[in-house]
Amino acid sequence: MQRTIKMRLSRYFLPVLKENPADAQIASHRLMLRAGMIKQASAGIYSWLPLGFKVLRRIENIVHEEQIRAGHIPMLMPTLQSADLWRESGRYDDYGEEMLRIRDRHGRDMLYGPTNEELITDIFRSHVTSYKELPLTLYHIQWKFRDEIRPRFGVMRGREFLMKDGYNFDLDRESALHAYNRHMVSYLRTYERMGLKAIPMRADSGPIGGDDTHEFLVLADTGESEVFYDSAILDLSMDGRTVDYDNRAEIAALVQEWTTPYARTDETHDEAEFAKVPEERRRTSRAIEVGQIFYFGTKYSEPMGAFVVNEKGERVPVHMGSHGIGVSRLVGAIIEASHDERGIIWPEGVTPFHVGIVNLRQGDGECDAACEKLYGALAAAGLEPLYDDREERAGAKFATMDLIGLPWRITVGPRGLKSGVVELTNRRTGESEEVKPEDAVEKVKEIYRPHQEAGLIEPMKGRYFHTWL
RNA sequence: CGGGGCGUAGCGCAGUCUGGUAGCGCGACGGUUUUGGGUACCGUAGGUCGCAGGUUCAAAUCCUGCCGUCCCGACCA
Repeated sequence: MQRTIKMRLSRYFLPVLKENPADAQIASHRLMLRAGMIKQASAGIYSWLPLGFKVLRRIENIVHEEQIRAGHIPMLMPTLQSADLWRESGRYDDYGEEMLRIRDRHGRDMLYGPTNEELITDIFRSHVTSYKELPLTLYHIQWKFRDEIRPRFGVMRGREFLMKDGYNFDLDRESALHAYNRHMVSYLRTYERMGLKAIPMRADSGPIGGDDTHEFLVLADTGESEVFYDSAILDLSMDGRTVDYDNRAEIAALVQEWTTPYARTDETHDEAEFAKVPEERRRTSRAIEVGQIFYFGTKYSEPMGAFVVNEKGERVPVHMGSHGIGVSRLVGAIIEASHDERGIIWPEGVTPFHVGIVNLRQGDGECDAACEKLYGALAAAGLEPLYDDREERAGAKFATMDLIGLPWRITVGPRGLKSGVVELTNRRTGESEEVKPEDAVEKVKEIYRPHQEAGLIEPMKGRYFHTWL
């Protein structure tokens, strides 16, 4: 049933660079260029080459899985929007130069969407009129464009970026706050599956507006935000907990747990509050923002006429929130959080290939056969290996594998095969062990089992890409 | 948007000050060699020197304008 297309490095497109590109200043940007993941098209705009595209899709996929798990509904809105809707909300003028404005052949004002509140509200008001259709949370993962004054740091601050943005519609404040909480919990699960420690921090709402908002931040020296937190929050973990997203009390308790320790960005930082944290637990750091959730009540529903009739027959504006995850930025953030001087170290949850197979004596009958057999066994287990079958020396093959960051490597050479073993190496620790080929396969299967199970939602069972959409 | 830097072969750079046949390293390609951490050697191909004007017998080099791009700062998923 499952057809396997063997991924041989000799037939793949992986333009790795031996030298550091001059333009790339931070690790993630440099490594993404060197590992052949992206190519700059213009300032802040990138092509995603096969390896980068694969990681992007893995991340996107986890986001989808966790959103669907939380009961949110995927859809897709266009990148180009009509200016009329934005005039209605009053943001056409507010947004300023950051919005890329375009005029079509009929002279109509269009724009490349920097976000989608207006569009989703328009969809909602056209089709939803009764409280009985609530609660509703719709989301999509789509390219956005913000004409940043100064794009930088590769995909971390691109002008074009891929973002998951979701919008909840609820009858009242309480329901909307449950939606807010539900998003926080689903986000925590999402980041954890990517091998990231992302801390929810009380933040400033910016131009989107609203009262309640949290940003999710990944600690990293190259981050653009300054953050202050109680180190106790680092001990918290979702630890793969399954949650009942309909259980308001359970979700609220989780949010309580994660928002109790002090954690704020510089925008909302309060020295007096911070001083109450025991001194040895007070931390300040740089961090990368990888998501944000908002509750903004009726800010858009009122001016744009998104009303429903409640059980008393009254027309009331719906309570809304919006929530975003920077999908393309996450690729950079994960690398910032996980690399060494040799290259990237992918967390198992997002790695483009699960394991690299390095053939040290290409053309040697025994080595070739052993590699093929390993590939077959791993693929049969639903894993994607990358087989380095190039006519290269060992050093070159190892250097490539280290650079592109596959977390596990199986090395096959004549020396080991003589005693019936291959080498299984952990990219992160550098530790190797000599094991029989079948044991290496078993071990790798075991490592990835939790990640495979985490993704098992009925509509997409056994698939990697979001083909259920 | 203020300040600074850089555009020369696919990548990294020298050459520009002081104008005179466009170079080096890596990579690519063809060989030989080597084979458990980017091997060594021989050979080959590859450039409107960002673009447009100007000065000059002669411009990568000097002058003017433009474009692109990176960094620092203020703003942002």
